[in-house]
Amino acid sequence: MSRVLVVDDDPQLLRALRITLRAAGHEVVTAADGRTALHEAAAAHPDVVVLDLGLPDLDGTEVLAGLRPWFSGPVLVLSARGDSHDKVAALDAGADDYVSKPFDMSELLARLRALLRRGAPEVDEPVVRTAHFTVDLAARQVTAGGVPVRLTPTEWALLSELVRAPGRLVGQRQLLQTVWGPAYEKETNYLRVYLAQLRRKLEPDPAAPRYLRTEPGMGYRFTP
Amino acid sequence: MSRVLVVDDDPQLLRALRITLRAAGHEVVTAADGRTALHEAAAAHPDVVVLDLGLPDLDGTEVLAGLRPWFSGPVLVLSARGDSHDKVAALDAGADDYVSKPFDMSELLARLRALLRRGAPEVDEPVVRTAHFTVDLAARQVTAGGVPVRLTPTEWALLSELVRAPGRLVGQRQLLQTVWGPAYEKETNYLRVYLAQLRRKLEPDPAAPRYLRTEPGMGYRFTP
DNA sequence: ACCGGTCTTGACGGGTTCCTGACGGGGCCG
DNA sequence: CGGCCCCGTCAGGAACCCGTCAAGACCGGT
Repeated sequence: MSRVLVVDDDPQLLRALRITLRAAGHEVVTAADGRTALHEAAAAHPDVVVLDLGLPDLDGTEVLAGLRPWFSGPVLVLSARGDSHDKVAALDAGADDYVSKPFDMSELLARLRALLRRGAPEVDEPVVRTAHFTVDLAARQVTAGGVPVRLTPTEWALLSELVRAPGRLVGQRQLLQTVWGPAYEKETNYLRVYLAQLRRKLEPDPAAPRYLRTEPGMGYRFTP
Repeated sequence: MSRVLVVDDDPQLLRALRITLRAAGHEVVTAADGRTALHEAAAAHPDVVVLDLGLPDLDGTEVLAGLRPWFSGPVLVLSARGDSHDKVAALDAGADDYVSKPFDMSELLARLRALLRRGAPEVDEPVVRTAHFTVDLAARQVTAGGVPVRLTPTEWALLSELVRAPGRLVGQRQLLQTVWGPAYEKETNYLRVYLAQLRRKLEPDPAAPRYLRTEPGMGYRFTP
């Protein structure tokens, strides 16, 4: 039916979840720490992620932050802490639901059903190609002419935001907000500087942009 | 920002929710029983519904059942009962989230943010075609004969306002207000200048407008 | 402490867009 | 027939936006 990635460091709970989810007709992939969670998410392309916040290596919110830039499906967060402050933080970090331990298994399944029902109609094609370069959203890698291109974190954030909406215009306010934060809405300088760098690295002729076009006064557009 | 329909029979809680939601930047519509809830939902077109299960006239699940066939936005259910059986029933009846009373207000707001972030799937067909040009509202792009047409921000704002109401007359006051702001209600000059530019870019014969027609003394009309 | 890479910030020239006023034509009404 | 209102057109200057460059701040690793 659908593929679920379960991330938890408790082997017993992991086992219980695996059995229950499989009985409910799901395909199950598991990870016991944050690093493998991110790796598995990129490799297995799950439809939904169940994420425990208490992991041995990374903080759960870090996993969430690593997931969100490219993973568009729902994320259900599990946590031993029922503090409402934690809930708000996790939800605002990109989680779609938050369940406190101990939880009722049938409720968890119902919440997963509710999340999957809203099913992402978005085709999860995490790799975008043009005649001159390729962007792999999941692997966070860009290649031009077969050669990998080095991008700084900011450059990547900007490019992925544009590439995720192929052909659509992305307003400068939206770009500034998602890449730098809501406080930088007016700093259109940044866009000019970083768009120039991206064009220098990706465009065949940076002076005459073909893929990263600018719409004066409105924003930028990636056209494949 | 977005419109929230709150359904609850407790006037005190209703008041608290109205104040808090409005402070968070939402537009709030309220209903105290199931019948008016269904009526308001149809009339006000809310983006999200907060629904208390304990209503005087109808059972909350009945309201949910009456809502779901046509309302595609998210529904967050409130309930005094924290029983997991109730939760499963409500979620499987079409609810997107379930919060037990008493609840923490900041958590409720965060859950609403999470639901709204998933954005309502736009049922509207955001692309308008004529024999000579095409307007894609979502991508913010206009093409004439397959070739993209460059529009300035003001031109686009004006065109999209007209195209959003195909065949209907749009008053000059409304155009001036939404494009330039409420202070420019009398500057009908602007409309003349920019309509001329749009016609020059889109009409096959700008001197004899076929799509962007003017209704003397009233406003303009886009006829596909 | 040094150093390389990255991010911020400021300034400048060239091009575009916006606003504004003026002019002429056409329809409506007295 | 004449006056008035409304609309379309044009052009010029001011304001704005973009691309570019370069220097300083910041940060992490050595």
